[in-house]
Amino acid sequence: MNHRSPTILDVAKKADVAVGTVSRFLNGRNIRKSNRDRIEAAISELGFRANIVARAMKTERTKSIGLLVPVFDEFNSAILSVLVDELQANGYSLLTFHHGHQAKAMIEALEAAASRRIDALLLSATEGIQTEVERQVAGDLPITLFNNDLPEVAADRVLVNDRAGTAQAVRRMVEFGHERIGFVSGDLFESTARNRLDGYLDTMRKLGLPIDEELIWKQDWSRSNGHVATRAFCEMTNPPTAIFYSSYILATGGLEFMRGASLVPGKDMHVVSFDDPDYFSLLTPGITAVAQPVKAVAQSLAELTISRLENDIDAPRTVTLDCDFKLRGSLGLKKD
Amino acid sequence: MNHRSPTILDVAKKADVAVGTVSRFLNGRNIRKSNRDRIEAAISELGFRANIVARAMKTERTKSIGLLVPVFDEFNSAILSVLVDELQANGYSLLTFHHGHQAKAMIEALEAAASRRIDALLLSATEGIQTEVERQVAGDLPITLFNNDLPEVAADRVLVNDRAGTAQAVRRMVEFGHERIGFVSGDLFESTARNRLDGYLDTMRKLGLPIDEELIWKQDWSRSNGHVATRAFCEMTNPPTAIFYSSYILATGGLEFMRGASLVPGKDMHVVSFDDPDYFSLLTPGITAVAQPVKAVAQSLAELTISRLENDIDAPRTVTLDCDFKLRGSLGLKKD
DNA sequence: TTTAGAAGTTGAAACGTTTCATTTTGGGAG
DNA sequence: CTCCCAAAATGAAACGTTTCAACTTCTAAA
Repeated sequence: MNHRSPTILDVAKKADVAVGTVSRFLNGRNIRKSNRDRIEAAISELGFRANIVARAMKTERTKSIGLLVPVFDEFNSAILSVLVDELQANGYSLLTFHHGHQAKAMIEALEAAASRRIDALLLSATEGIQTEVERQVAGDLPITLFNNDLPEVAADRVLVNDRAGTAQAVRRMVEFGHERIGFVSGDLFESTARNRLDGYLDTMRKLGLPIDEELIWKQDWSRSNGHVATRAFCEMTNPPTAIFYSSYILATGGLEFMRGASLVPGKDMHVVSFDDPDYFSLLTPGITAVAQPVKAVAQSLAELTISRLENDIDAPRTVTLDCDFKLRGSLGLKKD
Repeated sequence: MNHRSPTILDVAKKADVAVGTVSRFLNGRNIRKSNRDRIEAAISELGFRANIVARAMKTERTKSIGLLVPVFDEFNSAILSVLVDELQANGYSLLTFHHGHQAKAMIEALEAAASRRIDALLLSATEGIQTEVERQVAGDLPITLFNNDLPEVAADRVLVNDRAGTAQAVRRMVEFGHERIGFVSGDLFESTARNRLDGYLDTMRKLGLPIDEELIWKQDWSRSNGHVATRAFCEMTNPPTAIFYSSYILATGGLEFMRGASLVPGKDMHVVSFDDPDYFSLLTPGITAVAQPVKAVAQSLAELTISRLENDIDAPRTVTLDCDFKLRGSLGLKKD
């Protein structure tokens, strides 16, 4: 209960050296052997632990990195986990924020993060806050964007090849005999949603299939939207034979509707989803999905950000990662 | 690009007052109207934003709180979300750490968290690190335990009534005609696992049912363990008619096995799980579960911790919350 | 108009590091 | 045994706040 924890000064006194020397030691620079020994002894005797806050004030680096995402869903939580490890290994800690897709909350969170004097920010945002992000970047906060791109922002990026991932899925759906394919989009303010839609449109065109505007449902990312869209599709006089969902949340809403309506995926309606949460493989049948390389995304985020911080890099870099197609029962057996 | 951001001193100069006055203003104390106006003008003109790090160094409060959990699964992510909001609303930020149930990682994370000079730590741990936790508490770090209790540690606690929750589930299972009930436990080093097991044993005894040691599977919390346990139970010559899983991870492993063996929950084997992740209600049939009050847990965590920090409370407090039983198809229809 | 007390202001000191110009040390070459 | 030089040590200044004792200004009662 000895109040006032020991400082570098106490250590210096006890080891009979100058504070500067202790500081050198703490920062791993060369020290005369005799001094090193005495300092080490003093440190363990006093139970000294360098005050990170004081250090941060002097060096202007807090060694903490912010993570701002819409919600901590399965996808972002997985990213969070990997990130914490990678950052910890490099002496950084992670501060978490979320914005629930709302511009106001996003700006507030951005403010809060910046005023914490974080060294960098990992950001999954929407275009609604483009200007605020630009302000922060200009204010010298390194930002690494992921999931959604914000055009024209000078930042590093870790993106997933949404377009190609969707294209591949659509191609497979067509191979399975589907021509009328419903598409449930996320919020088209987000590049992610736009790219997935483009992947669908491109592929349909390339394969010479007609594009029916009625089969393209454009709303937000919510589960209820997935639910409603699916109902609408299923109740059409000429319904699609398969539906592609732009995210697992949307697909979850869709499955919810089908379950309530006693429709069996892979039989009454064929289903493919972007994102591959754990539970897709537990459903009967399993849900066919475009799996994002979650771990690689998180690792790239850490790598890009840390290398920028430590090596004083200037040019913005972009990492693009490919998705993996997981064929499961919800796409059914190939129609001959 | 104006390097060196403005300080309180710049504001003071521009507003022609003393730094102390600006500080008073920033901390919401009374200020002469004329001064307030000039200070406000200066602040917005300069784009001044108080340096949280310098403040933290002086006040010895970082206004940041650590969260250390085993993994960021659906349960802990939900807690994280609510926490971030509650804390943010009170001016605190959240630093995240995880330990993967491993003592070594746990101690390292605890170290890392403490050396960040967090104001408090929210901790879901195992008894393996009891002494390390005691050391930190003695070192004056307020800790709020949740999920698992560590006996004898002087800390606040937010617990869930595991025993009663399990007891109720078992009672319901018996009402549904089950007498041979398999029990898949988590790691018995954790109070959570012990309490759930006790809830089962108590209830069986109270209802005058025999306890068959063969039906109690004691291992760790892993999904593979749930898988293996379920296989073992199903392959017994006299198998149980229902299985209770001590967590959704274990249940997930069990469902995985059943799916592979083409066993239908609620028909070939009846299933109840502690924890109620989103997807339980999407499966066919839905999985019957003991739902923890996730949101209330997170809110209590925030409330207890903040009130301790702001009001200088001494006696440790415990909040205990009740669970909710969600009856779904996996327990099947009542027999006869 | 005076005056006491409350309310507000002032500015130097302190928080615990790192930095850096200066000084000291030690070891090898001559 | 000197001398020189690189390596290491020194300690004061600085980082941007808050705090607090001393001082000034305001308000309202006499």
